Formats: sequence, C-alpha cells, structure tokens
Amino acid sequence: MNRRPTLAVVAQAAGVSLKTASRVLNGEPNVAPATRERVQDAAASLGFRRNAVAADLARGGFSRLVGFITGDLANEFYSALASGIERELREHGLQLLTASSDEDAERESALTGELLERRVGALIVTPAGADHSALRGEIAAGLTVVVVDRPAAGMDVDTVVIDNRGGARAATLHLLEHGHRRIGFVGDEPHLWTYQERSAEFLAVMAEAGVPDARRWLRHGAHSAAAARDLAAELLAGPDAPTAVLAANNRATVGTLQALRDVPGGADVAVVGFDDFELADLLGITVVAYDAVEMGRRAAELAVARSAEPDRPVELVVLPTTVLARGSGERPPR
Amino acid sequence: MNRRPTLAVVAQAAGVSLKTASRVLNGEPNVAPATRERVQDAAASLGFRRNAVAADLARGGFSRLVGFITGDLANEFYSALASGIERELREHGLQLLTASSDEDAERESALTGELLERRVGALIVTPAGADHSALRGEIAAGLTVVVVDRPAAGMDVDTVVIDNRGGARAATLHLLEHGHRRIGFVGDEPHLWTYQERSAEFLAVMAEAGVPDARRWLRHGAHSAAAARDLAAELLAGPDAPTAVLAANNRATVGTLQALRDVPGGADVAVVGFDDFELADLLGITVVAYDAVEMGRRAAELAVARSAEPDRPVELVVLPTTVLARGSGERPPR
DNA sequence: TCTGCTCTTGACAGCGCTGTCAGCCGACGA
DNA sequence: TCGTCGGCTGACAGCGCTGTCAAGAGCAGA
Repeated sequence: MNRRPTLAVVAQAAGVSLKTASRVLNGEPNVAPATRERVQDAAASLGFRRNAVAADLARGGFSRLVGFITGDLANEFYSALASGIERELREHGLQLLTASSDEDAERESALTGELLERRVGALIVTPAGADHSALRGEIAAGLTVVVVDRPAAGMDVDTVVIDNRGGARAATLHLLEHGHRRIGFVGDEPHLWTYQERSAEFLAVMAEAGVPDARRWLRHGAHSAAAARDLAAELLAGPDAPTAVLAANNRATVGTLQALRDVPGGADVAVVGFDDFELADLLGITVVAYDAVEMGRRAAELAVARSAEPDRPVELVVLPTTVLARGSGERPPR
Repeated sequence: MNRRPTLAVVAQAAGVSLKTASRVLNGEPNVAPATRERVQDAAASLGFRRNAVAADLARGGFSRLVGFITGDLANEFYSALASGIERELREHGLQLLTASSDEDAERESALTGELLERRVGALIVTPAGADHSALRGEIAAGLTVVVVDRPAAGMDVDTVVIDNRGGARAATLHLLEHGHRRIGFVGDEPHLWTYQERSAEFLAVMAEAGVPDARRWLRHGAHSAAAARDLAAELLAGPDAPTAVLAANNRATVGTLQALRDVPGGADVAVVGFDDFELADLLGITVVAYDAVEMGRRAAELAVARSAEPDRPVELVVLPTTVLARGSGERPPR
C-alpha cells in the first residue's frame, strides 16, 4: 500500500504547525515568505501529495467530482458529450466521474446511488428510464442534476437538448423537396423521447405535404446497427417500398446503409441520417448535424451554475441542428 | 447544499450505537436480526446514504476508484478500452475515473497528480510521453500502475499491448501476396511505440520480400484524419506512387480513404488499415483487427491483481491480431 | 452453580485535513 | 511612551466513518 507523508509530517519537517503547512499548500495568504518556502521545500523533498479525500471531508463532505451517467460510452455521440463535459468541468477545477448505464433504468439508479455515496457535487444524466422518482428525491435533498439529450419527464431540472423537431422537420422537407413522397423512417426505441419527437414531427410534415398514411413507413427499435439493418431491410422489401429513408439516429443510419448495400437497387434510395458521424463525409451521407461536444459543455456549465446558485431559475437549452447535404439525401426518387 | 442524515442520526433513530449502525449498513455479521431490521428501517425512512468519502478515509485514506488516463476519449479505440476497463472494475466493486491527456505529456502528469490526490487505488495509463519519471516515483511509493496499448519505456510495470509486429507483418504480407510491391505506409507520430513497432516490421517484411528501399513510401505524422489525408495524398501523387497503402491506425485509415477518394485512380489502390472501426465493414475495408474491449478488461484485471498482491511478478500481456479481408486489401495492383 | 465460550453491542480513538478562534509580535500614530 | 492594528501562527475541534477492544448477555457443559 501506498504510504505517503501526511501534512503533519511535512509540517514537522518544516518546523511549523499543521495549520500553517495547510495554508501554504492551499495557497492561502498571510504566510511569511520564508515560512512558505520552508514548507514548500519540505513538501517537495518528502514527495508530499495532499489527500483530496480528507480535504473534501473536512470541507464538508463534498467532493469536487461531477458524475455523468450515460447510455453507452462506446457510442460516439456519448463520448463526444463526455468530452465536452470534461473540458468544461476542468475549467472549474472539477473532475468527471463517468458511468454507463447501458440504457438500463435499473442500472441507472444503482449507478446514481454509487455516485451519490461518492458525494458528487452534481450529476449529469442522459435519462434511460421513464421513472426518475429516485432522482427526484435527491433533487429535493439538494442535489444538482442536469439532464442532457432527453428531458426527464415530469422533473423540473436544467436540461440541454437539441432541436429534435426542427431537425426532423428539416430532414423530411429535404427529402420531400427532392421529389420523394414515399419516405421511410427508421427510429430508435419508442420509449425514448428523441424517438417520439423525431417521429412525431416526421409524421406531421408528411401530413402537411399531403402524403396520406405515412405511418406505414414508420419503424422503430433501431437501437443497434444490427436491429436497424433488419428494420430497414424489411421496410425496403415491402410492396410499397419507400424511395427515401430518414434514419433517426447514428445507429439507424449505419444499419440502413448496410441494408441498402444488400438490397437490389438499394444504391438509388435516398438517405438522410440524424446525428453526424465521422465517416458520413467520406460515405457522402446527408445528415442532420449538431454539436454534441457543445451540448456536453453546456450541460456542465449549467451544473456548475446551479451548484453555485441553487435558486436560479431552471433552464432549458435547445441547440440548433443543420442539414449537411452530402449526396445521399439529394438523390431523386427512382 | 445537500444535507443528508449521517450515520449518527440513523443510529440514534434506531436506538443503537454508531458502530452497530455501521455494522448493519456494511452487511457485517454478528448483529441481531431485530437490531438489523430496526437500523435498516431507520436508514430507509431517513433516506440515509453512506458517505463513501468518509468511509474511505476511515479505512485508510484509499478510495475504491481506479484512474484511467488516456489520449482522447472521443477516439473509438480509447472508448472501447475504457468500456472494457469499466466492466471489469465493476465486477470488483471499483469505479473508474477517466481523464484525457490529449496525448500531451505535461497534461498527463498533471492528471496523474490529480488522480493521486484523489487517492485512486490504481492507475491505468496509455502513456503519452517518453518521460515517466513522475510515475516511476509513484510506483516506488507503492502505487499500482498498469500501462495499456504502449509500454512505458524503462518501467517495470504490468503491460497490455497487442501484437503490433505480428499485425504489421500479416498486413504487409497480405498486400504482397496480392501482388503489390510498391506499398505505402501511413503512420502515426514517430515517437509512439506503436508507430515504431508497426513501421519497423513493415520495413522488415518488405526487405525480406526483396523490395528495395521501402522506406521511400514510409510516412508519419498521421495522428489525425486530416493529417493522414495530406500524407496519403502526397504519397500517392509521387512519381513512384504505391499501388497499395498500409494505414497504420484508425485515423490514418480514414485519412487515406479521403485522399483516395480525391486522387484520380484512387479507387484502384489497395488499402489495409490497422485497427478495426465500425464502418470498415460497410466500406469494405480490410483491416488488422483485435479486441480493444478485451484489452481494457485485461488491464483492469492486472490492476486488481496487483493491488491485491503487490509482489506478484510483472506481467506482459500480448493480445493477438487478425487480418479481416473485406475487399480493399485484395485489389490487385493496377 | 460455576466456568468458559460465543454472540452482540458500544466507547473511543483516530483517518488527514480544514475552519475557527485566540494569541503573539512588530509597527505605527498620538 | 502607550494603545492599537494588521500580519502571522498555532491549538483545537471536528468532517462522517471504521477498527480495536472490552464489556455484557446468554448458554452449554462440568
């Protein structure tokens, strides 16, 4: 086990009291320069390292850690979020503690518990389940919570989301404007808020455009690329197959592309994906893009702001989306 | 601020001593069932949550946190590592604290410091710099360190790497066997060990195959896709342009593909990439693949093992690689 | 009934640090 | 010369929990 000198040892070596040593190492004022130097020398030569655990405890039991509970860190969207959060927290001298829920509500609440035991100063969550009663209790107890990507139903907390409706509308219009009428929609799990928003807007736009019963091309369950692939394949094999597909998340886009590769005439089907991804550019895929890193950054910013000022009004940040035309969305109907 | 009941409050409510309450909440034996129940009820009704910070301190000042310092969490390779690590740690009741160094040695050492202040029980690192003197001191002080992806030069620590030589050899042979002689190599920063291993083996195999001066097609600096793209474009524009490219990491592969798209005749150039990536399958890119999640898992496993038994012999784990033929690497020379 | 044991419980002293408060000293103004 | 004030320092009491140790209760066997 790692035995390190404590502050007391440093203080003794420098011939000062514990408290004075503490002052020096925390950069507090009102220490004579000579004393300061003696303590610093002692600390350096002993290889002293302050114990943040003890310091946090003494200061009131709160750590300078912020927890982030997310669906799946291996998904490029979530890792972009995490990187935005981390960057912002760092500016404020805070550290990020990540945990992934695998989109499982039960695991989410277990993780919440663990992070709370660690006395995180705030929690940033992409809510998996619909039931946030556990969280609600914590908020009442004074915990700072920020939700990101999806709002937490019925909870009055700071939230950062993108303009899902606007993005879905733009994407659908984009395809309609290129002449498509039969447009498929490959979406995520129906209980996810993002699915609901995107699909509802898709249907609304189709109705406005006078396309009857667009619901027949609506599919859901594409939370993995493999599932999306099957859904897309089934959709494209139908008698009334769409000439264009709106893939409602990055997994769905990949799966749809896989399906299109295997279906005869698949190369002619227009595709617009929701969520940009690195190779979309190379593949020439038109997407609804937004800034996931910024999303994380804003969430962290809100967390910091609320910790500092618990009574500030709850904020809802909605980030804009843009359609990036790269070819796949501009193909005319076959 | 989040005011929560302390153990003392719970104990009082249950009419027992602090210590007995502690026993119950830690699941220790030798507590009368009736007492146990009283304490549990009190804890539940008060919304008690143990303070892991204080508990860790009382237990000796070590947290059940394991730190992971990595290059860039947004890179799919590192996030796969992180997810493997997290999964394994969880099995042992440990939590992961991630921090990214942006491949910057200075930042790496600052982060190391922060994690140590947090008294992480172990540190898993993908070493950025060449100078690990700071780490060396910590190890001497008893810290458990495991390095992953690249060995830390001159340090006797547990290490998990892939068989870079074997992978590079297989990839180069693969291209040679498909008739290529002029083979380009687009590699990472030259100070990285993985670059050195892969490039050295590439040159060795080329020499064995009787291809003179393969070094003329060797390029480095492809740590981002953009940089790789420029390198590959330059390589392919030369008078003695290669008919095949070995892209030595996932960034390099993406950049190379971008360059090939833009260069006339680029579609005929064979490509083998080092590191698999999600869309490689869709794009038909032949790659040298290995299991990054497993790599993380093994690293975490070693960290746990060494923490438990500090004197065990140092281990070097080398994971195998495979060539996955998907088309791009099987194209004959033009 | 007494001894010896196990089971259960609690008192107490920290873990390593910080906040509070009080004390000391030299300097400065009157 | 004295009073006062500001800079500097240290004693001390915790933060919320756990480890140690010892004491009390209950019970079996002698």
